[in-house]
Amino acid sequence: MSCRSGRDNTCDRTGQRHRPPGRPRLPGDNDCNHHRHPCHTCDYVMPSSVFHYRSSVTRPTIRPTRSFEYYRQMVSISQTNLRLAVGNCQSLQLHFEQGLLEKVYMNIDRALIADVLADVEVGSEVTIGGWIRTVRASKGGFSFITLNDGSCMDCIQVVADKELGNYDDEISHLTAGCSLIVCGEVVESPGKGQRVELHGREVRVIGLADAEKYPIQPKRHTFEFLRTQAHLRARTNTFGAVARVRSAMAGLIHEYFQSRGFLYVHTPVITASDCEGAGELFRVSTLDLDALPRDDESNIDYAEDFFSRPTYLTVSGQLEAETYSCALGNVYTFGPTFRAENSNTPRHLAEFWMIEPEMAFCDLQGDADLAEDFLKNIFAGILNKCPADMEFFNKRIDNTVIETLTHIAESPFERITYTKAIELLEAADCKWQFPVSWGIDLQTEHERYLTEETFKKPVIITDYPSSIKPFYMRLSDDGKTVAAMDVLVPKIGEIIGGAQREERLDVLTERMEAQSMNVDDYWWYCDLRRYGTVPHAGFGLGFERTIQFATGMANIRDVIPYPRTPRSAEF
RNA sequence: UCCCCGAUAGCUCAAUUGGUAGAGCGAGCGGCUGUUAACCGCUAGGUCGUAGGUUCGAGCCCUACUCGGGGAGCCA
Repeated sequence: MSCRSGRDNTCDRTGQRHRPPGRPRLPGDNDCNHHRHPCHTCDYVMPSSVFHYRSSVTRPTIRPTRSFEYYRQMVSISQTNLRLAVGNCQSLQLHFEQGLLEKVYMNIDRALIADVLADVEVGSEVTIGGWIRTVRASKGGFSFITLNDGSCMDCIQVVADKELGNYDDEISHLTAGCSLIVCGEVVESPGKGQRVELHGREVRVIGLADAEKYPIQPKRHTFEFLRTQAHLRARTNTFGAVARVRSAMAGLIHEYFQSRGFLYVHTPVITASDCEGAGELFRVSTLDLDALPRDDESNIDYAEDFFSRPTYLTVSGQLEAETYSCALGNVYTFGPTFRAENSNTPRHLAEFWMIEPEMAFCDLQGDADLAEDFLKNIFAGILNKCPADMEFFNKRIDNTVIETLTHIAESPFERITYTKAIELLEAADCKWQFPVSWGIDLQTEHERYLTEETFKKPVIITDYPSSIKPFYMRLSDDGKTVAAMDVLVPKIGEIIGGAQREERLDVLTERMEAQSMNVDDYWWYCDLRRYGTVPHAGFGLGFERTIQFATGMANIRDVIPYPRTPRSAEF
């Protein structure tokens, strides 16, 4: 058997161990590149798409129990895919023997339910794979199976006739959660609620799910319960939709920046600097916590640690992004961020994703302009890219999301200074729990009033007092405020925090010292101001908060696959 | 971390305020059906979050803890 079979890990040619494509290298792996070469028996070259698609994850394997004729029929269903997969091979039989057709069957020849429901013509033959949502079985006639494969919100209805060979043994016992591969004809549906349905010519049961134990029952579940089943919750309508919107939104964000010439910079996850003083940090260490090395004064000896100094998980890539911005112009980061704060709210995570653009030769106005244009693009884009999922959120989660996103995309954000905001709050007919006066940090109640009551749309507040903002924000000529801006949106509150950076070395070091920081630790950051300094600005956008806002999902733990929060890191 | 609320069947909840546990959904079996949150009947399923305490008696009252939710702070 060839090393390309995927079952035999030893190459019959080189004798080396063959690491399946996609699986990370493990100790003992000695990669064989044989599979990249033309097949020595038939000159076949495996298309790269096949390799990319192969997953290392163990999954059910369809044994080639069918006749060769059967596979040829299967393959004839989609000639395009056949050509892609089989290329210039001389003999289908040969590849069948080598297990290749099995791969075709498992990897490429599967149609997506989204495509079948939307595009595929009545009368076509397709093969789909998915997980059962509901079954309505009949002892007499046939069963209706609704199947979902995650490609879209909707399920396809599979009609399984009792004439099928495995009807009594298998199909009549199917329950929610079972996985199937179904091959059949797309027919017009006489029932309501769908354009087409699939008449199963073969319904192959791949994996069973014990109905007594399977947690995702065909009924309404609370999000609290589904959080305890995070490994299975993607099989529900809501979390499938969240996953699709999240992915689409990540794509939109990259598209936005890439199409405007922003460079994607990968800033480090492990950092030695507590860059903004932005809250508690997670420590990164290889020291033995039960036997910490001590120096002469019995302090912990970090010289013994992996990096020979205290290190942490990043709370922001901003400072590093600034360095690249001051060389390459416009850059952005998009990566994980970690905060060890003991925050227990529906808007906080210990591990979340943040987008941080940074622009050289840019001031606060340019920064705010980008923030507004960016949000409008993303929100308009997601309505355009995920209409069915957004429809679902609007119908089942929050019936204002589509209206709100449309409104945001079309109308300008409100822009006011901090000073003006304070005036508005002081004049408001409200009893504040936290009294309002110039110099205070705005509280949630104040932010919500401005964005939900006064303006009823996103508000950009600029020019905050320097005393409540970090050292790197540019000091204004009045000496009292800094060139900071926050974008506030209804319900979520602060979704973006940004600023024009202090580009004057003397002012910067003065402010660092005023905040009791050790300037020497930031020598490289100060170098930017020492050598060819330039006005620059940027902001940070919470990815999960953006998804929350776009979907209407109330709890941030439900818009990330595996939320990390205090006392909670299951899965 | 602070304040408030909650934890009862696989899930969502109820139990007349201290008298020994019930419904819907889900599941199993049977019936019916081009059905689509299908429908009808029957059946199974619970050390009432954990540990103490009060009481003749605790799901219910008290204390502590654990977990979950909401609000606040910190922030994105």
